[in-house]
Amino acid sequence: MRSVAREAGVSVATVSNALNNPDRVAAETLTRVREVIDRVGFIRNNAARSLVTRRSEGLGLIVPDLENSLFIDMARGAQASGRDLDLTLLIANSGYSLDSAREDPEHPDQQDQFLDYFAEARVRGLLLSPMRDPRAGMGRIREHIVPLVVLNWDDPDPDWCTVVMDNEQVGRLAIEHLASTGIRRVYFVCPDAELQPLVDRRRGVHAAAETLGVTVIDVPTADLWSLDGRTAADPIVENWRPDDGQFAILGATDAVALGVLEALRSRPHIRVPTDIAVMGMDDNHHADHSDWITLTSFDFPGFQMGEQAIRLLAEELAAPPGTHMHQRVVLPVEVHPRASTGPVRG
Amino acid sequence: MRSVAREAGVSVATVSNALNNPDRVAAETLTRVREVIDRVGFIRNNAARSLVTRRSEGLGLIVPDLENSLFIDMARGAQASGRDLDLTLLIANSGYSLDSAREDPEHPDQQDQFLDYFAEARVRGLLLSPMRDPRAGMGRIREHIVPLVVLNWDDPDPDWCTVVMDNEQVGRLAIEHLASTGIRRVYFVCPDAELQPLVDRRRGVHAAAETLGVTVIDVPTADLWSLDGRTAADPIVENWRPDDGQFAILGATDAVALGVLEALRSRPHIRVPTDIAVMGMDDNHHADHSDWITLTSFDFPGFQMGEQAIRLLAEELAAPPGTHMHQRVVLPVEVHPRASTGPVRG
DNA sequence: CTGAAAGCGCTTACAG
DNA sequence: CTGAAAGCGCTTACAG
Repeated sequence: MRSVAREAGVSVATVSNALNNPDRVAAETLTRVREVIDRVGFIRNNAARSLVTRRSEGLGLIVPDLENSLFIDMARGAQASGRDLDLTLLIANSGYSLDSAREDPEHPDQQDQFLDYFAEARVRGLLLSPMRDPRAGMGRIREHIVPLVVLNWDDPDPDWCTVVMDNEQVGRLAIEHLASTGIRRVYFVCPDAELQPLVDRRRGVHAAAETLGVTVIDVPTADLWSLDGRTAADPIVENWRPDDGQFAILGATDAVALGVLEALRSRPHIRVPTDIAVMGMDDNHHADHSDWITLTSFDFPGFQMGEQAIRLLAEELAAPPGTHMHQRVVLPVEVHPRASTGPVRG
Repeated sequence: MRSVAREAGVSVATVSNALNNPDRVAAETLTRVREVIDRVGFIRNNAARSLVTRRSEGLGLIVPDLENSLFIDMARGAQASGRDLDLTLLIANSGYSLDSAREDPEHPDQQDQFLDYFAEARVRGLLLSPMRDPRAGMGRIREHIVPLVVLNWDDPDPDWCTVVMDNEQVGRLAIEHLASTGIRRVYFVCPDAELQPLVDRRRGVHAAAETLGVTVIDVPTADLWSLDGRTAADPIVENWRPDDGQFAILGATDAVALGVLEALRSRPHIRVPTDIAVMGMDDNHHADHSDWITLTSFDFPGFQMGEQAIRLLAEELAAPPGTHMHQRVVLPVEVHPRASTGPVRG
């Protein structure tokens, strides 16, 4: 910047003004400065800039898993509606998995690392979608991360805005959909883990089953991938007999349900869905394509969650200090029927 | 930091050393400083830090489209193998689309905006996956972005490392797969756009068709989404007759092919794949699940592309100044057969 | 409209 | 082992 100033025959203050307050600079000075900037290829150093302005133009988004399209949709929604905020959306993948949670319960993901990073970078705001209680890693940084919007995680007493979908409804709607096709018996293949979304889905499943008189058999798995679904399904379908009557296998995630489908695919004497119907419980386009039968699951409001989160963040950004009230937005889900629970052609 | 120093009864230099060079600080001083840091919740300001160190701990990745799982896979591969680089991977979505390219040919995406951002942030390196010639927006920033690795884009004379897959091979393998099922006539539904991957696939399709004696009928579309596939397929299947003989409709992307499937789904008298086979040409898990028949397409090496890109970047980072030689890595693709081109159960 | 000066919060030789 | 001082590259009152 100093060399630009020298070259243009002005002071650095004037170069700075040409960049940030062009209206305070005489027209000819402005053109001269701009010409030099272009010619020498000057790129402002943002570290210096945000050191003095005490802010950056970055907006952080931390998602737990890029393999699940729910989180991709959040990112897309956030980006789409954040366009006019004039901030740069930086996406970070904390990479949560049950596996890593077992290996290293203290650090099951890189969430705290990214929280620190964004706090140190003094981003203008943060969108956080955690898979575990975010309070632990948040203590020190909370005051540097304002505003904060938490997605897909319900805190009993949050001091931030929240955008969630109703995972209990997911459980309820799954059972209602299966019951509506005449099914009265459901194997519920669900990891035996205390992840908040799973706990809620489980509760919804059992509540609806009670109401509708559907029998639910819990089949716990170690994790939430297709291998777990396959392992869980094998013993269930092993001794299947034509007079068993139709039943369903419900996977707590789409990946689990796809594993169930694999188990059935290798047993051509069992018809899907006539003998056994299969259903997943998320909206994960990114789970491997089934190579065989399309899977009934859900439409989740990931995109809208991203949009709403940006809306709340923009509101807090615009609110006069001390006036912002935290909000909690709950978005609805819908069943998306496909071939694995009924006929769908036409 | 000053208040930490005061509180601990030391100078700011000592606090800084406690953070960055703990071995230069006496053990008891260290514990005292750390205790204060924890107590007051001190978070270092990275802007100040990187202003003096002239570097940041950030690593940028710009992808053109979060809806395509190829780019998600790149990000996952980069993150997985970049873990031990001790950098923070920041993902940015430039949001390219043919649509926006038509609306505003000068700014079809936010690529230049993110390039500027990462240049101003002085990131330690950048991974860039462009959908259009990246040179335009790169002129000024090139010297600030070192190293740079470009993914999925072939420049004739790059001054950076390159990781690509062979899109011409994609075209060839598609035709070879269809021919191997006995098909001799292929409608090739492909946007009439000069996107580099499409140009290469087109070339491969025609080359293989010539070799194998397959007839290819080009069906240009406006864009590369399912709606375009549907629009293109309707007239083809409109007048279908049982004695037409088997043929295939090949979509330039999975989304296009899914649109073709929709057109066929509403015409139950046509059997898929017996009368008409359908195939897509990417590996896009994120295209909407087909609600009907699983789609034959490809396995793309997205994850490995991310891994290789990080490897090249790490090499350049580690190389003594002036010694690095840019490389070009080409990764292979594979056909992934599913129901839409043949029987797959079992 | 323009520029000299102070200062943002750190790190890094360097002297002690 | 510790601290005083300079300085990283900008922005922002403020004086002219």
